[in-house]
Amino acid sequence: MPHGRVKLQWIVNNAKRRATMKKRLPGLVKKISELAILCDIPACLVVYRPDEEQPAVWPSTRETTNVVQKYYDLPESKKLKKMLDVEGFQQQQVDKEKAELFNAHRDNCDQEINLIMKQFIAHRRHSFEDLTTEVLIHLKLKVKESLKAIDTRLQKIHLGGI
Amino acid sequence: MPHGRVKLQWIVNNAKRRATMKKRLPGLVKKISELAILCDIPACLVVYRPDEEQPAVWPSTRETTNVVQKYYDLPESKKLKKMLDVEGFQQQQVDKEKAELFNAHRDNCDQEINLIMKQFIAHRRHSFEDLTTEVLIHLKLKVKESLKAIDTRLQKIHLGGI
DNA sequence: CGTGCTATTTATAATCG
DNA sequence: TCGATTATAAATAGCAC
Repeated sequence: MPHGRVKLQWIVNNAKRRATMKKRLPGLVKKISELAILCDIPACLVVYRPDEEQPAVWPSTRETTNVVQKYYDLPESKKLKKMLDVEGFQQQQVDKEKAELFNAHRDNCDQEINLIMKQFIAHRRHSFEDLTTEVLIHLKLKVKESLKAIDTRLQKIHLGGI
Repeated sequence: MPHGRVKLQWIVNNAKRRATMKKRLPGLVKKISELAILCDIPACLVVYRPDEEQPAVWPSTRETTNVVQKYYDLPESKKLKKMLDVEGFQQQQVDKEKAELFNAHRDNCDQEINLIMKQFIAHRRHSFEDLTTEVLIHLKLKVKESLKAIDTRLQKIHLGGI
């Protein structure tokens, strides 16, 4: 880093830490947006800032939807290929605990399931042990909503009982 | 950028695009990890790479769990304050469609619910209309698992019927 | 506290082997 | 296609207000 070098550890001084956050966050957002644009890939970023209830999120909801939509615009042949391997996803769940940065299991499970569910359970797998009661109740409400929406969709294609 | 400057647009040349991804992704991961360490904040990154089924994810599952745990280590008084405002979260759901980068609604809804659910439904709210059958089936399985885990937890604290 | 400046460190596009 | 090198552009820590 410029001038003095900064050790890669928690900055104790409050003012300096806030300044660092303020300077680096825009840079980080710029980097991910550039990469996503240059290479046309789906990507997302969530950063919680001190004293801010809402995290910094990239990209916006609308942009994310557009990016994800691109997956469904793939030629059917490619989608079909992905559909053939169902067990890959199950296997990934079992191995999730072992998964570390960049040592990913290169199986053929569905990208979209992974994107949605990985982000959903990445933080707590299946325990929920440390959640407060309030969080649990609201979380349950929201999950049930999602389940209902999924069922509705499945019934439309005559697969409601699955 | 060094040598020639690159326009901020999709790199048509395949080799150059792959090279750019290969060079920039590690830099991006380094940036977010540095920010998270220097400022001790929860943050996560998901990047889909071409020809890779598994996205690059930071941080690892274990690290993420540790980071999220810090929220629950807050003094009870602060948690309690957050718990008082329940309607904030509902309101946010209604307004989600409008939410854009950094214009966040600064309400007092629970950080953890937001983190989990925002990432879960950010991409498709409640429609699920454009998901393939295969995705729906597996998604339902996983959502049911989560619901079961939540119920288990609620029953332990005598709130199973909620 | 925040804003702007500047000396440096980083990141990286192009190039080469 | 890939890694190593090099020349530049970007990012940013410390400082001055």
